[in-house]
Amino acid sequence: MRSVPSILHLDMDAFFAAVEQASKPSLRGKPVVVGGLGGRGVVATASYEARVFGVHSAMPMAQARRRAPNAAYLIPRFELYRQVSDLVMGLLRELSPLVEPLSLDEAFVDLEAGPYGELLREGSVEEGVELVRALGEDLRADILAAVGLTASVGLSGTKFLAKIASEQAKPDGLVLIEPGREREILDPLPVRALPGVGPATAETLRRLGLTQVSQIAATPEDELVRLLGRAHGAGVHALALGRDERAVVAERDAKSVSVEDTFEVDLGDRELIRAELDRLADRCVRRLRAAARSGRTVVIKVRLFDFTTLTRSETLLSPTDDPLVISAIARRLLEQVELTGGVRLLGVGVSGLADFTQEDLFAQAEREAAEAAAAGYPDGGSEQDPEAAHGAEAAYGGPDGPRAFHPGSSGGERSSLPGGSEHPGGVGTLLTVRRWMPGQDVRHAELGHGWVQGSGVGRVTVRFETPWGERGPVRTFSVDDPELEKADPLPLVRGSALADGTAEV
DNA sequence: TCTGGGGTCCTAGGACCC
DNA sequence: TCTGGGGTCCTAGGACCC
Repeated sequence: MRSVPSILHLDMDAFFAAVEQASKPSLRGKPVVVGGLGGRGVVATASYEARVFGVHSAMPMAQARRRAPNAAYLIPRFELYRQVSDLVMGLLRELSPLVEPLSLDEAFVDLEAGPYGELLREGSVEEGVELVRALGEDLRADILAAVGLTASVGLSGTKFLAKIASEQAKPDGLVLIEPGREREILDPLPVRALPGVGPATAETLRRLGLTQVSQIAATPEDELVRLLGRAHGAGVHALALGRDERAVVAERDAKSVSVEDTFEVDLGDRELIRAELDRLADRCVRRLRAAARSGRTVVIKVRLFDFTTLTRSETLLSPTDDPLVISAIARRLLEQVELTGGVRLLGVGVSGLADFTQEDLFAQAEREAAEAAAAGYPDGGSEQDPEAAHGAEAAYGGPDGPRAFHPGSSGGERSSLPGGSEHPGGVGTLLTVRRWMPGQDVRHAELGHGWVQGSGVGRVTVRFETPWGERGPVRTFSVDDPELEKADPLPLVRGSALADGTAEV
């Protein structure tokens, strides 16, 4: 382990919720919960005010609403979070080229690989400690200035300890674990603090009376290996001793691309399930192509009514990004699954990614078979025309456009069939033309920028305010008021670089 | 009104090959 | 004229992370 605590871990505080509060002045200081708002949604992030009520990440939204009925419940606005994240990551890269993002709101930085590396290596440990502490505090100040959000920073000589440190720093703080103090920090922690120890492993360890990191550290490695398996046992043991040689790695290539949907109501009709699978395959391919990748293994995921989850996969001889090939394989894999009782979730993924597509004979044959099926051969009475499915999607502005399930949707929304491409009992009946989702940005012809507070019974309530203004007034409209339209998010800090990225769409 | 979505890594068994 | 052994790929499932 290095002598100067020059590995930095940054963690934005309650990121999604904090962005929403920065964005919506009326929500500052109030409980805010961001996540899926449907009947089967879960909490992505709760603001600190909402956590007081016991609301936390991954909690079912219904439970959150019971605990904090007066909180603001908002859908996530990922485009905005990504833009804010890009600005923050940019600040990190000024400290070092070795930046390893873990998610939109979290990253490791190796300060020794940056412009201050020289100083850190040459100076005394004491000077190094003071330098990295100053860099961490400056970073927090820069982030606040650039995007108006607080972040917590951990500093230590290993990734693991830096992450422990940022956890202890939360919210809005900085903790530096000095060399030599590792054991006193680690020993009292619960085993769950070790990365890789989740509910299942913690339970296994608890049955043996191991609940604290100090106890793991005192357990022989081979016993942990016997208990948890080769890699896991050895890994947990090393971390408990504070040993962590993992380097900060920038730019990791994705190894798979996947999309999945949980349905508001379980799907029973096979034809409908096939249509949804086609939509997912299509979305998956779009993501694949946007990343300029192709893949050899197609995998489908099916979660049944009782939450049992299974996967089926098939590997091609060479990579593909052909939607017809991927759809055809996905459908074939689906045929191997017993769907009785209803389907809760469907997913389509591609792994074994390569940068380039190579058309080979096998993929070619697959494509021809798919085209033959699409052309509607006689035995295809139960086959869905993939082009028709794609067409229905395009008619609604793509797969990420608003849609809801007829049976599960609440009152006040208008559903309609897709013009010209409806399938009997198929995707058409599932699409909702227009739906105002709480949290979404809107623009009113006269009143300007605002956001949807709520919608129902043919009405939509909008609060008109901007990130850099005062708390604004609320007005209610008919859901199809022509003066009201969707809008792009506004930058959190006026005049920040964010404005550039939000002008499109 | 229980339990999202997008990932990563590991394990284990069978096929296949040398 | 009994069953080798090791490496690699594929498939399925599970744990974990944010």
